[in-house]
Amino acid sequence: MAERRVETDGDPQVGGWPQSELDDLIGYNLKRAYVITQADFRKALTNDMSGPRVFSALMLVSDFPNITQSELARMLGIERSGLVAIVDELEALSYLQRTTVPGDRRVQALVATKKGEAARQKTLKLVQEHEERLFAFLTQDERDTLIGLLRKIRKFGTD
Amino acid sequence: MAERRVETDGDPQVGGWPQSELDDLIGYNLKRAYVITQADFRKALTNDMSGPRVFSALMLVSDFPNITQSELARMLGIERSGLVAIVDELEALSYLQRTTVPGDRRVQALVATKKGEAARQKTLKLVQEHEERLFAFLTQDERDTLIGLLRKIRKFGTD
DNA sequence: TATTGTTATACTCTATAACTATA
DNA sequence: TATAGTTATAGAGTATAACAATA
Repeated sequence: MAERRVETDGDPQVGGWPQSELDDLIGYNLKRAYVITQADFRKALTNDMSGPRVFSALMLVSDFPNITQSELARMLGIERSGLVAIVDELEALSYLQRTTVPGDRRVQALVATKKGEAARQKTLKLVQEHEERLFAFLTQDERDTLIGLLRKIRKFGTD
Repeated sequence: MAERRVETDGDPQVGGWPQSELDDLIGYNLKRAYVITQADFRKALTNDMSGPRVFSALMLVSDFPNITQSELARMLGIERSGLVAIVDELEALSYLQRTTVPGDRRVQALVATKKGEAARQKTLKLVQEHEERLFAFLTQDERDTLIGLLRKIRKFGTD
C-alpha cells in the first residue's frame, strides 16, 4: 500500500498536509474546497431551484431591478448564451419577468416578481444557515479573511 | 495580516464589494475564484495532458508509487469510475503503467514511468509559474493563509 | 457594423448503477 | 458477500459559433 508521510515540522498547517506538492498549489486546494462546498450547497437547496447558479441569478436580479441579460451574464462571469436557460427556469417558476424596454427593443430587462422576492429571502436564509453549519470550524475572522482573499482573486485574477 | 485596505464605508474589503448579499457568501466567492483559476490553469497546460485532473493524478501516482486506483480516487475525492478515463489517458501517454499485484489479482497498482516522472517535473514547474503569475497580487503570507483555510475546508468540510 | 438575446453544439467534470473477476 | 476495476449513461456547467432582430 502506498503510504508516505511528509514531515510538516512546526508548519502551521492542518491535517498532516502536504502529502504531495499538489497540496501546495492554490488551484488544487481551491478546487477541492469548491467541490465540497458545492456538493453541500446543493443539498441545502431543497427549493424548487435546480442549482446554485439559478439562486445566484435570482439574487442579482432582485438586487439590480431591470438588469439586462448581458449585464447579468457579465456580473456572474458567464456567457450570455449560458444565461438563457437560467432565466428561462426563473421565468417558468414565475420568479421574474422579461420586460421590454422602451427605446431599445433588443433588450429584455429582468424584474423579480413578488413571488421571486419571497423565494430569494427564503432561499438566502437557507443558504446562510447552510454556510453557518458547513463552516462552523472557521472563526468569523477566518471567514472574513477567506472571503477577502477570494474577492481579490475575482478582482485581480480576471485579465 | 499585511492586507491592503480599500475602505468602503468601514468595510475592510476589496474593490467596492459587496454589491449584493451574494458577495458575502463563501460558496459564491469560492466558485468565482475557482472558475478564474481553473480557466487560467488550463491555458498554462500547454502539455499533452488534457486537463488539470490528469495532472493531479500523475502527481499522486508519482508521489505514491504502487497506489491502487481506489486509493487514488479517494485521495482525489472522486469516484473510482471517474478515474478510469484519467488513468487510460496517462497510460496511453506512457506516463504510467498498470501493474498486477501478487496476492490480489483484482488490484491494478499504478506506477509512473520515467517519461511520466519527467512530465511530472516539467508540468509542475509550468503550473507553479502559472500560479506565480496569476496570484502575483497576493503576498506570500496571503497565499499561505489562503491555502491553510482551503485545506481546513477539505479536512473538516467532508462529513 | 455592432449588440441583444437566442439556438445549436460540443466538451469537461462528475455521479450512479450495473457488470466482471476476483476475494 | 464484499471489493477493484470497468462500462454505460446521464446531468450539470461551461464555451464557441452562428443566427435574427434591432441599433
